[in-house]
Formats: sequence, structure tokens, C-alpha cells
Amino acid sequence: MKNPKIKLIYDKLYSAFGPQHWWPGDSPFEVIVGAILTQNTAWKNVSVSIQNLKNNKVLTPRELYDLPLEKLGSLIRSSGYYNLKAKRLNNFLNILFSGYEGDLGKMLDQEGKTLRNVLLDISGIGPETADSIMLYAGGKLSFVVDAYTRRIFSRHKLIEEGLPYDELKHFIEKNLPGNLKLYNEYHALIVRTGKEFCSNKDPKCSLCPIREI
DNA sequence: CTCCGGACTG
DNA sequence: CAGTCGGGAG
Repeated sequence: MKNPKIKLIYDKLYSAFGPQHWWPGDSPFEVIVGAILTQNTAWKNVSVSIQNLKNNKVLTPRELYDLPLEKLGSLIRSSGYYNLKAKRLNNFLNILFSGYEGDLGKMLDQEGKTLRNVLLDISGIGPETADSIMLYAGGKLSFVVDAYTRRIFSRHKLIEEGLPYDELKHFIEKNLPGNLKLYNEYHALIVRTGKEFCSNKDPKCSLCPIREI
């Protein structure tokens, strides 16, 4: 028994905003680095860090792994939590080189559930980052939940506010067709809606594309 | 001053 | 559960 509102909301948002072209990035590795750097951080600040890494020619697993933590931290400073995130990037690279010979393809080609568990075992990669990597770097059918998702769906009385991550993820997935492009756009559209209309403080409900639902 | 495309530790 | 990490933009 599907709840038609989940797909309906997507249709409304897509009609209002169109394709969002996520994830911005030239390679799966760039997507992964961005996913870790953007944790609780505005994307604009992350893009500066990514550009720094590119300018220094270290945006590859090998080069980044060989970079001292202190140097890495200075390059990603604009993303905030830079000491913490330098370690988190290194934690990821440790697994990539110890388990997959530094070969991203080898890591990402694993079956979905296996890959998700591998990622979640890395300190610094939680459920949202893992799902972002799965979907946007690995092309896996894994819906990404974030704070906006919870806020929008609970404000529309579709879920309880405190619904745990995995339950919210499953609720959405079971009410949507299993389509990669749909998962990709939906999360991006939710982020856009959250920023423009469903803010915590001063929501613009009267102007929101899904105000009728 | 608050908020951001979270996650870990105590 | 709360505290911590943190620069950048509004």
C-alpha cells in the first residue's frame, strides 16, 4: 500500500525547480571528498576547498593519502571542522588502500548493502554521508535522508519528527519507484526546498511549491 | 548573532 | 541525552 503523496511531492518540486544537476563534481572521488566536507557545512565553502585540492593537484586517492594531515587541513580550512574532516578523509583512504588497493571502482562495485556497511564502519561516515556516496558516487539505489527531509515530511504530517534515519529512509523508498534518476533529483530538490522555503526559523509556506499537499 | 547538503564522544 | 568540531556568509 503506497502513499501517493511521496511521489506527488516529487512531481510538484520537479515541475517548480527542474533538474538540479547533482552531485556537482568531475569524478566519483571528488563526490566522496565533497560528501565528507559538506557535513553540517554550506556547499559554497566546500567548493572552495575542492578547488584548493585541485589547484594543488591532490584530488586523487593516492595524492590525498600521501598528504600530511596538517597540510590537508590547511587546504580544506574553508569547510570548517578542518582538523576533524582531515582525519575523516584519511579514515576513508585507509580503508580504500587497505581493503581495495586504492581502487575506488573496486570498492564501489560491491553489492549495495555490503558497500553501505563498509562505509558506515568508517569513523566519520554516518548514514547521510554513506547514502550520498552510494547514490552520487556509486550509482546505487539508496535514498539520501537529511535534516531537510525530516523537517519537510514531518511538517506535512507524513512522518513523526523523531523517526530514526533508517526508518525514514525505508518509508520513502517503499513509497517510490526504484529509479536512480528519481532518487538523485528528489534529494537535491528537497535540499533546495529546505533552503528556500522550509527553513527552521521563518518558513515561507505560503510560497512553497508543495503548500497544497 | 545564527545557520550550514552531520557525526562522534562522554 | 548534551557537548564538540569551525570557517564563511547573511
